[in-house]
Amino acid sequence: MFGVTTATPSPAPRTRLSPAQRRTQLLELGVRLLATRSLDELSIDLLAEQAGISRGLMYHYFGGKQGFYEAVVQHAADDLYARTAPPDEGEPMERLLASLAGYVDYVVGNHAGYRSLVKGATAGNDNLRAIYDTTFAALAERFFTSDPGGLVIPDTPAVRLVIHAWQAMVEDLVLTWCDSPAGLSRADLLQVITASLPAIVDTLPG
Amino acid sequence: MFGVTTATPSPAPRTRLSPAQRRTQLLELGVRLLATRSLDELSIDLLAEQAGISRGLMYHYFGGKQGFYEAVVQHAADDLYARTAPPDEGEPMERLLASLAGYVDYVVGNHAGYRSLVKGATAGNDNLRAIYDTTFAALAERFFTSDPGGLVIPDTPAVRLVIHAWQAMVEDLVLTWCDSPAGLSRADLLQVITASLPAIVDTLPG
DNA sequence: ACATTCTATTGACAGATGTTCAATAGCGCC
DNA sequence: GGCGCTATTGAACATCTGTCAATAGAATGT
Repeated sequence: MFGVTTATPSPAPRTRLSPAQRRTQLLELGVRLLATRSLDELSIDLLAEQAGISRGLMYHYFGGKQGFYEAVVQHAADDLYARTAPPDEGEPMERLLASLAGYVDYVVGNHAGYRSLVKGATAGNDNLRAIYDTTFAALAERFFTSDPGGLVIPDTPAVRLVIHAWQAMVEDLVLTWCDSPAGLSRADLLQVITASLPAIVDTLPG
Repeated sequence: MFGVTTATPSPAPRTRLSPAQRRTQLLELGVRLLATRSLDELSIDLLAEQAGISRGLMYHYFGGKQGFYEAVVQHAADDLYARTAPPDEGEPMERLLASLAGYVDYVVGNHAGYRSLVKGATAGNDNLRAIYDTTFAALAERFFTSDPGGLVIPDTPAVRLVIHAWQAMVEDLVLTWCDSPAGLSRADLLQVITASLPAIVDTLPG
């Protein structure tokens, strides 16, 4: 009243959530904010302000900026893994193709966030790289376990090395395609992705 | 004397170098330090201490931490490009293979630094990504200009997209191979690299 | 209804790090 | 041997991360 309550929109009505609610709220906010910023371009101040909480609460939940970033990356990685789960039914090869299509659609639908988090994770500390490596290893595992013994792809160190490289290629391919499709349709893209895997494996000596 | 000149090894005898000398000294020191650290793990304090200069001089030469990092990445990129230059003589295909072998050897010989700077650059701001993109585009250009009209690889947007992805694959392949060769020799690695390029291009529709 | 307990949340403080700039001092030149 | 140019410094400043004892919302029991 009396015109002294200045432009401050809301005097911060302290809202008290359950730890799980607060945690997911902050993680999802983090995914959104980090889609257009790198980690060191995101200050705890901005994050806390956007979340409507104090800086201290961030440290209570995640221990620090680094811990927060790791939690965000892990959160997004789990999301990616779940959303690209192969369907329960169908031929083994069909299920793999469906999973790959799911991956493409996921990346295309979130290319800004996906690019930012993946690049940030691979450039980060040991924990971050471990999250990235584990997730990509889990995705690759589908090629070996989805059809035990029935796949044409043998499980050897050299093949695993090549599949890792193929995954890096697919990641780059989809992200670059988002920026400039180069006249290729989504079906064309999937065609290149699926056909290149055996093509690359075949280049191995022996 | 008199036991008061404490443990300080050298009271910093101010050495005055030419701007070019100082700049390259700092850049090479940066390449070395950043091979085992990420940018935000490297403080200006440490950098200045290792270089034997004051913090202020860093800002005089590079304007700030970010500018320094960009200069280091550009320096390393120029080095990479020069060291992988194809030989002046020989068959076009031979020269490309020699260039690829040069790339492999360069990465193997500096995998720590190469990995750190590449990941840091791709995760960085627009300037850093521009340096990375420009360098990789220049490397790719060799495939189109080294033998004008004589190569079996046509120059279309789709082909450029796929070659970009192939470059990402090669980068991952070599770096992963450094960590665990998976029973493959250097010759095997080069075999996979060279054979995979046409194999991938052939997966394009049409 | 009220008091009590539990804990999610805060705000002020301490420490570290990036950044600026006027002052300093090494080196070539006359 | 003095002078001027400029490479270099060091201290002050600004911003940000991280810490912790104090605070307050909500459930529980009486």
